Amino acid sequence: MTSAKTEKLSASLEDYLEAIFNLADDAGQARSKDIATVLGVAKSSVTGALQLLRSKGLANYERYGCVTLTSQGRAVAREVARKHDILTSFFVDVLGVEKETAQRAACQAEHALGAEIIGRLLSFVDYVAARSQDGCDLAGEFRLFHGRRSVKRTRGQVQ
Amino acid sequence: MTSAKTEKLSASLEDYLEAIFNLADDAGQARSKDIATVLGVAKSSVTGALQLLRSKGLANYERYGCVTLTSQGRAVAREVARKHDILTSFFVDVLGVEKETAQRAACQAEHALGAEIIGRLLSFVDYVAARSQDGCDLAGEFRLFHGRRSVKRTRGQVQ
DNA sequence: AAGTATAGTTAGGTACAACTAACTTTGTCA
DNA sequence: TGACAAAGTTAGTTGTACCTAACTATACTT
Repeated sequence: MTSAKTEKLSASLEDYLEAIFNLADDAGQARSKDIATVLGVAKSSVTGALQLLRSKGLANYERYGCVTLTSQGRAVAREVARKHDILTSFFVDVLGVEKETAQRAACQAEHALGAEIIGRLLSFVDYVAARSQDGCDLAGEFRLFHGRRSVKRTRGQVQ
Repeated sequence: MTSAKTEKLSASLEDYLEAIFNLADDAGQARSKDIATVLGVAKSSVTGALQLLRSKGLANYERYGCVTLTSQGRAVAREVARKHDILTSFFVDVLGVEKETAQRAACQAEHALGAEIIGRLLSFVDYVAARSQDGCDLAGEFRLFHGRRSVKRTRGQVQ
């Protein structure tokens, strides 16, 4: 509990944290330009966001310098990334959504769901995996179920 | 396809539409004051939103008059309400979340998830119900599964 | 019908999150 | 080492979504 202002970050700032976290992981460092590319925003938007993150004690950053996260920033980023992964797993491994689509949806939904629901979602993914170990393929069964009914619903429609 | 500007509404405007839709349903009409109460915003914010919705052809509204939705507005509102209901069902009936919590989460997530995932989520809720008919209570089993592991995880912790 | 309470609007302000254009700094390489 | 490209910043603008305070219109009540 260093000095954690738990003021709830905006979805946008959470995205910046997540991007910095992932870039540092993949590329070793987070450059402003790469953050802009990853998030699809202008470079100047990144500068603004970094100033904000610094002011909230979440990022270490100085003009023209490279960016790192503070331990608080890292904790928040890790949590966002965790939500992202759990959602993606659920969408892909349980609902059978295509990976690309799942990723995009997870990006949106990760900011909207709290610890309670995310925790249960993780449990659920694990539950489905455990049942699968026991020879009961819920995900596969569900795909059949969904396939049948969505064929019915869209048959002959323009869509 | 009347003249549908499919310009993707903001989460905020979707909330206004949903509130108007529900108020008209429950109370017979949507008064500005009630919209403000339901959404927890100031009356003046409602006025602004109504002007916007009117300009987008989604609400019929004139100064000091009462508000109705156009057929386009109703279609959008219905879709948002549908997402809300499907999410709530999933949270409550599958994940076993408390209703109040589920509602709040659904309000947030309904704006983040597209047709593909919502469709599958609906299927999934129906799948669980169908399995339950066949005597296989997946939701109940999952609750046990989740209960065991969350007891383990939080045992002895401050939380 | 007057007066007051309630409902609704307007005006003006704040914060956020993005943008473009113009500028500065940094890094590279011939 | 000096010029130039790439990276980063600043300034100024836009649009959204809120707010408060002050105003206006409507509705109720006697």
